Amino acid sequence: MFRQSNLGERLDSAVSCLSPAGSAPFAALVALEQIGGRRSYQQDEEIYGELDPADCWYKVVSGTVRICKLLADGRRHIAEFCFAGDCFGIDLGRERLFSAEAVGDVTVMRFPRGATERLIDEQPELARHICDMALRSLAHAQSRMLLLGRMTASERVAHFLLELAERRDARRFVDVPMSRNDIGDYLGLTIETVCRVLSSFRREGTIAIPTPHRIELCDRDALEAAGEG
Amino acid sequence: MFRQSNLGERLDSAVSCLSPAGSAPFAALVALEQIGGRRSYQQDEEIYGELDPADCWYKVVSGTVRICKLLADGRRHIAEFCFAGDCFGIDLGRERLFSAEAVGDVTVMRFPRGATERLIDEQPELARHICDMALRSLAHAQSRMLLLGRMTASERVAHFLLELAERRDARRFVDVPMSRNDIGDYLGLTIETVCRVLSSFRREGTIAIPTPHRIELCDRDALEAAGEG
DNA sequence: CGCCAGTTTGACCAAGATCAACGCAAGTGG
DNA sequence: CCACTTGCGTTGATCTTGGTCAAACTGGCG
Repeated sequence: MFRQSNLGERLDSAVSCLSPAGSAPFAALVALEQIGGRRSYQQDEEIYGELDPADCWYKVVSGTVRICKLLADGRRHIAEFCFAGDCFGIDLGRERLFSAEAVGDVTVMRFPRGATERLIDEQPELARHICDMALRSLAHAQSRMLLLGRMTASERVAHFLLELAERRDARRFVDVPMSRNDIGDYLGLTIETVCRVLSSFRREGTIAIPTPHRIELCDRDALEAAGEG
Repeated sequence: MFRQSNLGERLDSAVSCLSPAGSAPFAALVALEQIGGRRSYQQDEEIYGELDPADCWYKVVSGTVRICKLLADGRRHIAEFCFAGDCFGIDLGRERLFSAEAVGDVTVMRFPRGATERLIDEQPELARHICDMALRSLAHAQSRMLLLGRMTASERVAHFLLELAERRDARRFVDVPMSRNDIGDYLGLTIETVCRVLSSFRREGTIAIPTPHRIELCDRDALEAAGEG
């Protein structure tokens, strides 16, 4: 849900939402890390489900988490993938609207909501940082709405690969922890369409696919052009 | 962008993001209202454009605003409609990523970013309220991603009508300030598809369309069923 | 009255979904 | 070690939804 958190190891990227870049409240962040508990989940294990009480939030230590929703007729939508350093599960309501599942094996930090609230009371600057995360997340959600509402299958897949490369700091070889099915449900496409587009990129020499979960970006310019130019 | 703002006349709906519902910082909000200036725009006038400096944010007093983006090849995407009471233009970056335009004649309050920042410094609880708005907005964005990624044309239009009715507190007659084109760009559909779906709802007796900008919800249950049941 | 912009409807088309088969690598059990 | 299974990924054939193109309709206005 929240990408590129400023809490913890990504302090450097802190940009306050409505204020000029200020100093991060280190003391509060250290305290935050201390109230969190570590937990691990196996492949496809549920971290929380829809309608579960939203009494805590999480930060990914290692692995990949998918935030998703299942419709009555079986259609599935993945709202977000969370990688190491990302926060998720910061919800307004009392209950979860989405579920969170481990894509592979995953380790997370779990922060109780109550303790976080008390910490915010002591360190009000924390609210600004959560605000910042929320606004950053919102900007990401908006570019995803554009993608889902107005882009073709090729554009979506190209964007996905470039986003993946950027978020995982990959220059040429991107590893793809999630299944083709997950990619489809993230991009609003079927698994077959995802495969076909990847194959067509491969035929054109834009990418290579040494294994299904490892993709080489051979021609980044072509990929960027395919992702709308 | 931000719906159902807690600032100003909607104080009653305040729910803090990570804290139990607390009392709103009235003094700060009153101060906020005082730093805002009123401005009016005519039909289709641009309030701000992409790449304009993001040096202020707005609150709709009356009328409807669309937040949108134009792609190079002419495709357009509408991220959000803002009605009276909604805030928009609270962005992280230095420049706008979307533009804001008046759907009809519009009056807004305009708040300079610098003054708001100073106010937040004095009244740190304000950050929590902005955080709350951002999280609420994020939840809305996520349900819109689900709609754009996984729902059929009929489901999208049904959802749209129900959302419009709810946000404008309409029981039976909903007025639709935006054009069919705007609706299409909001739902990721063409204008023709929007028309066709509306006509099919009309033929089935689910709705009536006395004028293109006024729709009667004749059978709410059928509409809710059409919006995924 | 005729023009104009927005809306509606129809005929046709294409992108992507669906259905089905096949490939391939990792287990599993004899 | 090898047959068999299983789960995912890939590819092909066909179909459907919604897009495209075009024409008719509507109400407001000079």
